[in-house]
Amino acid sequence: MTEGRPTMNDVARTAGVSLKTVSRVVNGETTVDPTLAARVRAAVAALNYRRHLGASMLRRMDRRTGTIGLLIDDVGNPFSAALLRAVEDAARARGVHVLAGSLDGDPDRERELVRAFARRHADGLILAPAGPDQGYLAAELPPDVPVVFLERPATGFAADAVLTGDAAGALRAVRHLIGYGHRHIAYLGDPATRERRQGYLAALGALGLRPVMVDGLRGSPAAEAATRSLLGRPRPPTALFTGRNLITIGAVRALRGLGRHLDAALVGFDDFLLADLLEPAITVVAQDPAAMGEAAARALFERIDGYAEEPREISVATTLIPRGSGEVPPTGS
Amino acid sequence: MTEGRPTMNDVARTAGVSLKTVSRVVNGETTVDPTLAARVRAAVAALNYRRHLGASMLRRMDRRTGTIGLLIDDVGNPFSAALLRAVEDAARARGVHVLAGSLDGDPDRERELVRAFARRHADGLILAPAGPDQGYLAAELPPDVPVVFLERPATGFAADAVLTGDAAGALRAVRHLIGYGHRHIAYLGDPATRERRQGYLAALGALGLRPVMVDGLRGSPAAEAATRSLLGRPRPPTALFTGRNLITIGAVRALRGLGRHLDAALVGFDDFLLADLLEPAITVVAQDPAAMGEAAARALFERIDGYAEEPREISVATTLIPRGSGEVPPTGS
DNA sequence: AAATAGCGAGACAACGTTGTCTTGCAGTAG
DNA sequence: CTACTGCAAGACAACGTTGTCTCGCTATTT
Repeated sequence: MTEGRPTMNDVARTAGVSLKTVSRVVNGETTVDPTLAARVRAAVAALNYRRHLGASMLRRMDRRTGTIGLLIDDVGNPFSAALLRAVEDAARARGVHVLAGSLDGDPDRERELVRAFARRHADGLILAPAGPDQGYLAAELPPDVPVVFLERPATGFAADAVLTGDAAGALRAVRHLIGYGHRHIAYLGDPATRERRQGYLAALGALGLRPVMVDGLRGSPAAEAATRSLLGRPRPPTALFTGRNLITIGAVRALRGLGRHLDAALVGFDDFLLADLLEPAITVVAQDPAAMGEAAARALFERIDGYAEEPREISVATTLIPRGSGEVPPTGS
Repeated sequence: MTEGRPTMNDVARTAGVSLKTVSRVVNGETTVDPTLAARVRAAVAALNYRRHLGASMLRRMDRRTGTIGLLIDDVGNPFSAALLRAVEDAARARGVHVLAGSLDGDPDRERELVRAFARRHADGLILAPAGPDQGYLAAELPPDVPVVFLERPATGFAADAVLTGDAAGALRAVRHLIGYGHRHIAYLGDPATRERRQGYLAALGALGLRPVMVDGLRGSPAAEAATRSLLGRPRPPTALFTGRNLITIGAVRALRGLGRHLDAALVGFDDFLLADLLEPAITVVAQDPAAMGEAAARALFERIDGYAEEPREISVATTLIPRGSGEVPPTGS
């Protein structure tokens, strides 16, 4: 009574029944006399009893916590946030909750969070890989905890993956620029947009054009500075292909600042809010984060439910949305 | 051996020591012979042992799960996403993880998630109230699980709150419009922006102006439709005050669509990405979500650490950022 | 009216771990 | 050479819950 927390025993004493009967009522078993069940429920309410999850988990056969882990680039980034929201909605339909973590492109953080979520008994993990190798998963994760990769393929560990055809989308974007006459197209990206760079290189390579690449751009300000520096060169590019939403926005700011927004072409990977209201409106390769998150969650739950076939690769197509910034012909020639 | 999961007993047998010694090594106690400790660690690695969190929690005195719950409007909304990110960063510094949930303004969902997170043994909760009354918290939450309210004050339950001076910020915004000559100012909001409406009404009331209000707008499209309808009235408002980022964006779209973006004034609550690059740039009352999330997390951790004084109210100031859309004089008079 | 079937409720052990107490051994002092 | 101190390691119970087994009661059937 004076102790910290009421137990089933306390409830049983108060209700005048056995401990086991309380357990039955709490677990919703039907084989309890309604009178007793009511007494038990009254006692539960009176003592404000809640069952101890740890003890319950300990004895129970089905080791499920009703929690999944989602490891993405940055929950504060609109694209990642949309993924999170889609995963949350899918999880909610199942009564499952979501532990979310931001990786910020840091492989150490990726591994650390995987370990932490595994320790917390997540029933499964959705992971947008940050590091170059996911081989550690075999050791870090109990064999019955499934993983689904998201956004980027993984190396060294076989599991379902929800991908968006990064290389193909980038190829299309750069071809689009080439189609408008551009021959001097620069790429701006970060470590996580490697696949998109491949598409860029493929498009240029087909015509033997010379690539101009700036990599490792973390965040808008870095992208803005890089864009300014690119356009300040003796023979500046006439078009830009940016590998991610925040980089695109940095480039937009730089073009504005330089007064070049109307004559330098720009196509960005990822759609973003208000892209259509800028002057010019920004042409993008749009991903569908809601569909991607939903697909990843669905695949994960199928695995949790026991689906055990070969790893699948689920592709969610990108769409090129021409809005103006990508349909500007090259200047000064 | 053939069973599902290795236990401390398995490790003990493999290492040739007692179960308790394994426990000591796993918990990092220093009173173990280095030779034995090494043997234990080798066995742990060999069996890929992980300790069972539930069993550990059961016996341990300190009932901490290293998890906090964050209940906000919508993790996909840029403002909420920034809050989440700030909370995550503060939690990370402590080795704590974040369970995030979106309420979508639904009081039932609020209560349901509070219960779910309490059952999951969150060490504390940060809650942006959706419902009109939080009295249920006393019954739903164990007495040693602290809550911090965020964004909006709560009713019926005393706890720390991190607020942003909604009414004051709105008052300032509307006064700003009045200062530019507007007398016919409309308000667009949703259930969660009630405080801001108070500020709007206070500013109008001081001059005896007639309020025009549209409430219950969920999402940008609804706000866009409402704005179109407002401006289609016989005597349309010359200025708009919008209560939240997505509503502001809806209003921007409507004004664009009507070709009225250059002559109708607009001030929005919440800053948003690219607001400064629109034509005209949007004048806003900016909150500081990073500071708010960080303050809420800090307050929560202080409570978790035992701070037990009176509930505090922490205020994070808003800033009025004039950018153009709010400095347009009224037309047609 | 007696026997049996059916079902609700309690007794008991077990889950995997940690707190407490005890044992055993080495080292030191008398 | 004995007695005592100090510390590392093991034995054991306990945490709060659920699975299994058993018991006893009521209702039904002959």
